[in-house]
Amino acid sequence: MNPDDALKLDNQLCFPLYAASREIIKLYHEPLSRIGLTYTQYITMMVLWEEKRISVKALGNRLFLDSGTLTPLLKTLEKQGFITRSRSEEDERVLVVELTKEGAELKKKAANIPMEIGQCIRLSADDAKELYRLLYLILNR
Amino acid sequence: MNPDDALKLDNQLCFPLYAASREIIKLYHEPLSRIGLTYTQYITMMVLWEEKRISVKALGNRLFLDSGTLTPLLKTLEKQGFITRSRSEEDERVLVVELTKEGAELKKKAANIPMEIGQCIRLSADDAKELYRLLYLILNR
DNA sequence: TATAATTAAATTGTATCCAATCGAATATAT
DNA sequence: ATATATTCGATTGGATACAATTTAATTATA
Repeated sequence: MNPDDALKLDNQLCFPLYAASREIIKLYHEPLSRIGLTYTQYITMMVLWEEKRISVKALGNRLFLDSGTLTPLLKTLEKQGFITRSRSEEDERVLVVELTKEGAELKKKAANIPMEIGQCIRLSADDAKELYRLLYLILNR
Repeated sequence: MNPDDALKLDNQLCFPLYAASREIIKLYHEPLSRIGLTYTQYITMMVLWEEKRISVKALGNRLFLDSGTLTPLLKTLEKQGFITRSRSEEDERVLVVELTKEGAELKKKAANIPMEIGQCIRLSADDAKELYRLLYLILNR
């Protein structure tokens, strides 16, 4: 590659990653707004639907987000009644997030969203699998 | 797939896209801060290093961003002296962004950044090419 | 054990992102 | 030509992201 070409947008790998991520998140806007969640709140709930109970630290590790993002987001989810926030008794530094009954029930309303989005993306199963592999190659670097 | 599994974080395609994008953008923070740019400002400048002169609309199409994001960002770049903003004479609705001399010179300072980041990502050339293909498959849907 | 180091969240400040709306300029249709 | 529709950018408001700092709790160490 011509050294000058390295600074062309079309030769970047990060840019299509960044743009594609935002484009897909936009697809989530409509279905998620119907159940009162943003995308970041949605992936947070997704972890809680699996774990029921998790520390902010562990949640941050799962989502690649820190307390600066999670603290206000979790306060909102608490206000909406989907989770509770309480300090661990063994270690007062740790804040434990737990799913409420309403939070658990929200999962039913979200059940058809993955399929709905999947239909918009239109990647072959093979391509999707390959993309998945490459992305986790980056994330687990 | 078990219908219940569709709502597991690890089965999402968007999540690793979103997370990987942010992880890589974090890598840019240090080298970009040395030349006084954020990542979004950097990709904006990248388009201008290619085009010299472009409307906000066309810039938005290239970057998949709208005026809500670009207007304040371009005002900042203008304040920094890297670009000028002026209305088109043929069509007063159109705002034309142009590179200044300082903006053009900034490219030299950015010259080694792509290589620096490339070393951190560590994908084989084949994997990078394949990832690139799949991402543009999504973006051009 | 007293002190230093580490850890987990919270806070602060800055910069996005984007949906929704608005106002001005231009294009189109009758 | 004039009313209507469209287009472009700006604005507003709400929700992230994240670097950097702070606070409180726990752990490690001299």
